[in-house]
Amino acid sequence: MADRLQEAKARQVYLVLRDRIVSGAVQFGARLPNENDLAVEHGVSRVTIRRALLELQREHLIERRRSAGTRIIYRPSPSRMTADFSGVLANIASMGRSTKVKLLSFDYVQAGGAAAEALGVGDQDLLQRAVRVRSLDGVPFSYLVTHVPERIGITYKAKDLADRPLLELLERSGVKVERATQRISACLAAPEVAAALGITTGSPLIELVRIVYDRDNRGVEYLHALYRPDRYGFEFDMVRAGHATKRSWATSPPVRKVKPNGKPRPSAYSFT
Amino acid sequence: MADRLQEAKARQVYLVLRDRIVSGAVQFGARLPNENDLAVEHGVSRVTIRRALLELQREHLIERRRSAGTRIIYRPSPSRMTADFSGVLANIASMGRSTKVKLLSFDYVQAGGAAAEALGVGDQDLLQRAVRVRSLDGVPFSYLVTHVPERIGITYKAKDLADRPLLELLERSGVKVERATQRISACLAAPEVAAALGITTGSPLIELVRIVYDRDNRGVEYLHALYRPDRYGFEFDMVRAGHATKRSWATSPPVRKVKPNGKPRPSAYSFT
DNA sequence: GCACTAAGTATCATTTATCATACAATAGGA
DNA sequence: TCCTATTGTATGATAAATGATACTTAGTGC
Repeated sequence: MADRLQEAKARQVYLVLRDRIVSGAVQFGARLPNENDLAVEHGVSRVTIRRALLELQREHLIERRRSAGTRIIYRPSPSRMTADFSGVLANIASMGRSTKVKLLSFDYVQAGGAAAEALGVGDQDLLQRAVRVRSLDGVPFSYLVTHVPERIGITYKAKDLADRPLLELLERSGVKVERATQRISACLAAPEVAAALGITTGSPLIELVRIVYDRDNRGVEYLHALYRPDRYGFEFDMVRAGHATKRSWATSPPVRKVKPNGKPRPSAYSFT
Repeated sequence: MADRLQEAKARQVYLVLRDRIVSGAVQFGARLPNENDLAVEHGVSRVTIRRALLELQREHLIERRRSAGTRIIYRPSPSRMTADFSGVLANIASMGRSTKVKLLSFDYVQAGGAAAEALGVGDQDLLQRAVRVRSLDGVPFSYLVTHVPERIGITYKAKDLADRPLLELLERSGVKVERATQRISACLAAPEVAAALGITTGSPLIELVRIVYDRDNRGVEYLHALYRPDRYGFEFDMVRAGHATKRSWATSPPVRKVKPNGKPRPSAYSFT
């Protein structure tokens, strides 16, 4: 997806409108406000709005006709994936589809920054840093940067990372994974990430930071994950618990359906 | 965090460098190449590089000294607000801080779009639509759009929405809130939202869509919430459960601390 | 102290983006 | 058929971004 639109304001408008469209905020067939109204709304001139609209048209997201206005002709792709909060994708196996991982980089770096702090290692230590992109049916949806303390990282090879979930590698290496903390946020796609995920620089991404601890409360994995929101989302159900003023939400127990006589799922490891 | 940098090329460089810094590719204390080298590397002039560096400096990610060069001084996140997955803010009461709600709009609109579909109402029905902004200590952090079926909406007044959580109003009106589904994603700030949250159009936002159902499985509230990621985030702990290949994650039971002899928290309603 | 390095400051030319404006063309409805 | 709404086209003015260049200032290390 070439980032053709160089003009800063036009590009900004383009990104906002496109986000509304692909996120489903405005649906197929809906009409956009006319160019003048958009210009007022965004505080730019009509010419600039047109630049943005032309780009959307070029990408077949909208259709424009004189006197008839501008309509959405984009239909959201049916293959939008969802994961529960633990990162387990829904229906992955049952839909007969497969995810693939591409290892973009794999090296050992001097500890520092958020990863080092989270893992509780000093400046002298080394961390294994791996960057991976996961795709479903050839379509990339997540960009993953992991840091693992060197002593653990050396127990597996780069190639393993392309084949197996990191968490599985850790446990296979004898790490007693006990708990994790997660934080979900949002950020913009930087050029490098954008290129890897096939999106435009400046697109919104879901950001997940997960720190995994072992039985001794030592950090064993620092995961920084970025997801395309049009391909991936976190979904979960909650039930109302308690009484009166003490009422609160509780998570719905995870639905782990296994066919009565069927095999259990191949793996409960999460597809980050 | 206002994205001030408008200049396209400078911004591009800025994004690349920032990504390197926050992703841990270059660590705390490390030195960046000098301005001339960066200029060559990125194929732009030194002036443009400076723009990018100035912005990074403004955000306290780097420190620049004559003859000494440019160093990374970024340290992992200072305290942002966090909520668990149910939207309950941590430490809100204990920190002696207060959230305030401003009601931006309140009206009844013809059903249509995602809200209508989620609530299972037809085109002829009316929905109550309310737009609110919640602030902590005067600083806005969330933009909330709620749709509620008319029959329920009429049981309370606009003013109530500025005082009490919507969920509480619903239950006070006799609605038997039973469960909810949530989806977390990311999107870009449109001008209206950006203005209300005090950020720049095109900034990334955390997006939450919650559909609340009553005991009879009817949709009673459709919440579309947008959060500033620099002020708010979703955080949750998980524990590893199960054995061998059947291992998976489970949510950590919510920590509901109540001082031994103290009162329970004022309210367990979520601060969305 | 001296040479060197790298950031700080200044200026002006050039290119690019944006705006304001006007008018043309087309479709749809009254 | 005429009126209106909306996109399509064109153009010149203005503002903003970028670049090229030169020079200054403050640390660094010998």
